[in-house]
Amino acid sequence: MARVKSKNAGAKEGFETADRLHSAAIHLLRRLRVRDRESGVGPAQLSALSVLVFGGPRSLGELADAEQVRPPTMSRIVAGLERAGLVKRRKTEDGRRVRLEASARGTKILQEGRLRRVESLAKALYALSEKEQKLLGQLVELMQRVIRNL
Amino acid sequence: MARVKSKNAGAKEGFETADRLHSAAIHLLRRLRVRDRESGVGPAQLSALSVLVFGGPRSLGELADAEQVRPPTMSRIVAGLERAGLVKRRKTEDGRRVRLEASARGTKILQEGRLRRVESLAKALYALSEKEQKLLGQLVELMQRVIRNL
DNA sequence: ACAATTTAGTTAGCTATGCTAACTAATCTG
DNA sequence: CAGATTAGTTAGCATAGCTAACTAAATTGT
Repeated sequence: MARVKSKNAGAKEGFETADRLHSAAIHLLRRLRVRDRESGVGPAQLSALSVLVFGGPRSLGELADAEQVRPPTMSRIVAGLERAGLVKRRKTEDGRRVRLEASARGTKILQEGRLRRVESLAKALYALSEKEQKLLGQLVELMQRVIRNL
Repeated sequence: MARVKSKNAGAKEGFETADRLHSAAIHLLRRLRVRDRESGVGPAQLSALSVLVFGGPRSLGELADAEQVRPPTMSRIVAGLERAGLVKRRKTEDGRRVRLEASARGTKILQEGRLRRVESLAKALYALSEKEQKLLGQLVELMQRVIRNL
């Protein structure tokens, strides 16, 4: 039965799973947002900074793409990061483009912030059995694959 | 070995899992945000509305708690929802409290918006095997437990 | 009973983030 | 080298987050 109607059955289940995954992601981040604020750096700035720290230097447009944000938005986010001394702006051969890179202080701030944010999440994880933690690790990979399909 | 040093080993792994889960949640929502905008209702409004639709009527303070937001923030979110005719405000015995409930139109708009948002995610899910989809369902349950521990 | 306190929401004012439209400056193309 | 394209910025708008300070209602303590 399940096999015969697998497409429809899968669609309904898939939709429900998608819905719950979406909701869980929202609530997860909402909880972690509290720790985010301790850094004094806004969430969008923190996220953009992390692209530069972990993904290396790149142009403003590339950063905007990576962050799924419009250029003017990224322009302002970067302005804030520069003002805070967390990002440096360098010239390139192409006079229109800029090369953005995290400063030493930016890298430090980011890692501390990241630590704080993930800390509470990691603590919550320890309440799970070792087996469940392993399972969760595997399932995060699954989630990453789903995201790539988006 | 793993048993003997389970606390430290678990801590390191747990931290990495937490980090990846955090990152996955961010990227998941960033992708879905695009569909969110189609509804014409902001994400905070949509999220608050969904609490009223699926969780039933409640006071402004309760809604603020549910959404992990301060009362003034929720006050403005609700003002927007009222302006759009998606939420009704009723008096209660306690003259200080208000009873907020989704209007028929609010319920309709929410369900349509929710449909749109989850649609792309559900599509990405179908790329997974049936077995993996089941597994992902378990992930969400685990994730929900982790969130409750936060 | 009524003054003081507590509780629920709102208002005001700040910052950060998202957008589009319109601009400047640099590069590329025909 | 004139016109088109590309990279980024500026201006102006809306939403969403916060704290501080306010109003109004209910509760408490004497």
